Amino acid sequence: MDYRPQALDKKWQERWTNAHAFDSTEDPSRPKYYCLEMFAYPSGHAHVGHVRNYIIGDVIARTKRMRGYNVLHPFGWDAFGLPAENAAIQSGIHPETSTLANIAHMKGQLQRLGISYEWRREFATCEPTYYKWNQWLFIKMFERGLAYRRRSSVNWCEKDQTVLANEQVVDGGCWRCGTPVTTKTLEQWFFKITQYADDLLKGIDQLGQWPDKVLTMQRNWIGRSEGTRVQFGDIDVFTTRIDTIFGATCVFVAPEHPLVDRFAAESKDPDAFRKRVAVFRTQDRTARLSGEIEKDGFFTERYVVNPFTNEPVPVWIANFVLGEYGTGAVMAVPAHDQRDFEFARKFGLPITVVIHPDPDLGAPQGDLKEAYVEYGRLVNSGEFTGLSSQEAIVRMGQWVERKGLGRRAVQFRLKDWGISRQRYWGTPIPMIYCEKCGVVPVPYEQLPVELPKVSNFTGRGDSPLAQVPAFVNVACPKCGGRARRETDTMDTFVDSSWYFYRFCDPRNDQLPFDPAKAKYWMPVDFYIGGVEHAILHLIYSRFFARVFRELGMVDHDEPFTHLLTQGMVLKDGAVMSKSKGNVVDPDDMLVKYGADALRLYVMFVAPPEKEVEWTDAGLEGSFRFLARVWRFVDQWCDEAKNAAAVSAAGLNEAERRLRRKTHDTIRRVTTDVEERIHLNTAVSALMELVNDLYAFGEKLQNGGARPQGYSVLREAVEALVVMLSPFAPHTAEELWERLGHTEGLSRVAWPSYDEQVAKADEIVVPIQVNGKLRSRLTVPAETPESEMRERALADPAVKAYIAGRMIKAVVVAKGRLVNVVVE
RNA sequence: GCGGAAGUGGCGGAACUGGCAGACGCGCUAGCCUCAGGAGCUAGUGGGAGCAAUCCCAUCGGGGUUCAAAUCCCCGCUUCCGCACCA
Repeated sequence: MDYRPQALDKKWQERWTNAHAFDSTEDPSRPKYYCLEMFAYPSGHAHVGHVRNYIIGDVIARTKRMRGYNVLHPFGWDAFGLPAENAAIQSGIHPETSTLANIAHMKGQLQRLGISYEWRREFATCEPTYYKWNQWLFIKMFERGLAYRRRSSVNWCEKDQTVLANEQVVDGGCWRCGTPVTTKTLEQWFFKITQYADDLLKGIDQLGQWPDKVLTMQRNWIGRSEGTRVQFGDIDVFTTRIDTIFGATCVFVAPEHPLVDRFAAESKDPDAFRKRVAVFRTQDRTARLSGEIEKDGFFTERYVVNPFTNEPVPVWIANFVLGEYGTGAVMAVPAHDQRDFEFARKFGLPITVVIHPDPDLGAPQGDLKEAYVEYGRLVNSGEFTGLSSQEAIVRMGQWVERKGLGRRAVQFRLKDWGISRQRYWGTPIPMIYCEKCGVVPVPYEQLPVELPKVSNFTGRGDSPLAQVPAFVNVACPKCGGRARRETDTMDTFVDSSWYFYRFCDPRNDQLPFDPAKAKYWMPVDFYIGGVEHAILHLIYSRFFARVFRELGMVDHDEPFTHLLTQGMVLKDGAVMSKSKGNVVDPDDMLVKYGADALRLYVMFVAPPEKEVEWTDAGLEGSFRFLARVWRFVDQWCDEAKNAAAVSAAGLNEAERRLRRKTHDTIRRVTTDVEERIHLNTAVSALMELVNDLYAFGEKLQNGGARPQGYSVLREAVEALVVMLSPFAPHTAEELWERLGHTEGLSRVAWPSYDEQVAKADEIVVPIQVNGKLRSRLTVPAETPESEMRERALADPAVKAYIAGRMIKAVVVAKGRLVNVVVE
């Protein structure tokens, strides 16, 4: 019977659905396992790069089920977002219509791949029953001061006509479309993620099963730095190098600094001053990032006193000082900071050396070529002269605090998360502005604030919701007077920051989720997704976990225990994308090879976290392997079905060998899938077993058949089919049935292995002379070291090499190798 | 500039705590089977020398540690990724 996978796919997918094979409920008697792939943005069609993620998760989920875990493996849709709305502007098709159609198509794709999702937990974030809880959370956060509104200069994308979070600005452009980002001032809602900056940083230490790369990226993003805040007159300066303060010959403030307006007003020519500031302010992010912008600045006509030297120093406005970081003002130490050095050179500011690499040399002579930025020993620094930088940082910090001139401080690069979006296709922010009462949250019992049906998408800069009077005009919940609703929607990253909690209890209409259910299922044990979410999604989710903890709804710190960032699938050396026209649609592959060959190939081609190049030839190879397994079982299933259970006694050499291979394969596949997550080598181990099975089958045919042999064969084939099932579930189920089993594979226990059987009783030990392989010795596995040594020295090949030379040492690595060291 | 990861046959990749480099697959070669094969089976396949047994060389380059290095350390090169005037 030929291997025809297409019919099997259909048959087993229907059976799984009818049997509710992947449904789960809380069951305290069993260990739980929450396996989650990042839910999908319904862009239209999933290509093989997208589905790699889901296949990896499915292999893990299916294995864990057979290993006895109560597995939660849900899926859903990150359904709000710009592309649907942008498409609506062009095509006139309402975002809801296109989104739901896309979801339907992609769901079908995943089902055709046989991913073992518990579809009854499915939801899309654009459903009012989901985004209601975004609003609920927003109000809870508002009540705790974690959501607040302020006028702020925001990143603005001209093309998408919306605000972007700092995290969404990539290389000075919009993360989505690449349009250079400009700035704009608007009233915006923010989430106070900075309140947890330290906690988010400390939590990283708990994330032992996350890739180092992601942890480093998060650490850098949070960007904690310890330093000192010092008053230079009325200007508050932040520095990490207070040890250089005697060399601070100037103070630089950012063009955005709050004191700048006063400086302008008090200057000789306020208009000219303001004009120059305006030039810097409009040198926006993009200009700053588009390579080396010339350092520029001007003198404010002001002086402040350096608290250490008591000397007046000039205050300059400098375009390279960032308004949003630290205090927006820095002390300039040209001798010990390269930027300050360049600036000082350009404008002729004094350069005073206060740190020296070698204290015995005294102050350096002549012109400096560049700033000396390393730590060293202090010179020309009053009572602190002679201290090391490290000592000075501590002592001078204490001095400043004692004198009341400042304090030691910690700064973070992380900024609060601006969540207002002037777009339609998102969660309405549940706030009302009353002329009398001010900002009033929508009462909980009125949630959700439903997104009204808008049919006209212009893409103009004002919020689309502002064009719907029935939505905007509302009575104030407090006083009943005239009021208007907030017309911005939330950043869609809000939706994805807590969806994994909702999966624990997706139909709850009283709360976002039942804390008891979350306590059972959370944290997510295994989380899989693209590395592009290393910062945004994963840091926001960690923030929300802390918010839920604050609300008393969860008691863990970190929501994701083990994170795997899967590599992308390339075609012709490039990332698959519609615009490049190099996408491979899984459905095309299914028609030709069936779901299992595709699944197996994607798992086999490389370790999950590596990038891979798609090749049709590789897929064919996987198909051939499955057909090979199919033919073997087809040929031997009657013998296997009727064979007695295997017993160790009375096996011949070939039988013992196959049995050893079986148990060793179980050992390898189990650790490869469960511990090392090397799914590619797990597949190779199965391939090796199949190769051995063919060799064994040949022996059976050539007169070696006997009942013990069939028993060993049965053990091997059954183990093979079970272990193959996470990778190729449809084929495995069918073969399992043909082997005489009526119970579906999802209920079958993973095979266990016997160490003793897996271990070879005879081993081949390489014999080296001076580290070079010269011979091999076949010995019983437990041969003692002394005997190994003797036998190695007695080996004829070895003898030839050591003849006439003095033996310096014989190293025996037990069970592994012997190395004879000679002169 | 700072930080992270990686560099192994013609290709994808293996090598678990330092212990036989190249498992497994793709591709290629030969043979068998077949009316036929883009099916299947068997064997071979890092480079070089040799009829052969066998020997020499080989994990980006150069040093080092070790009985033993793809693996550990130092210097350098290359590639990919992240951050980027963060004071």
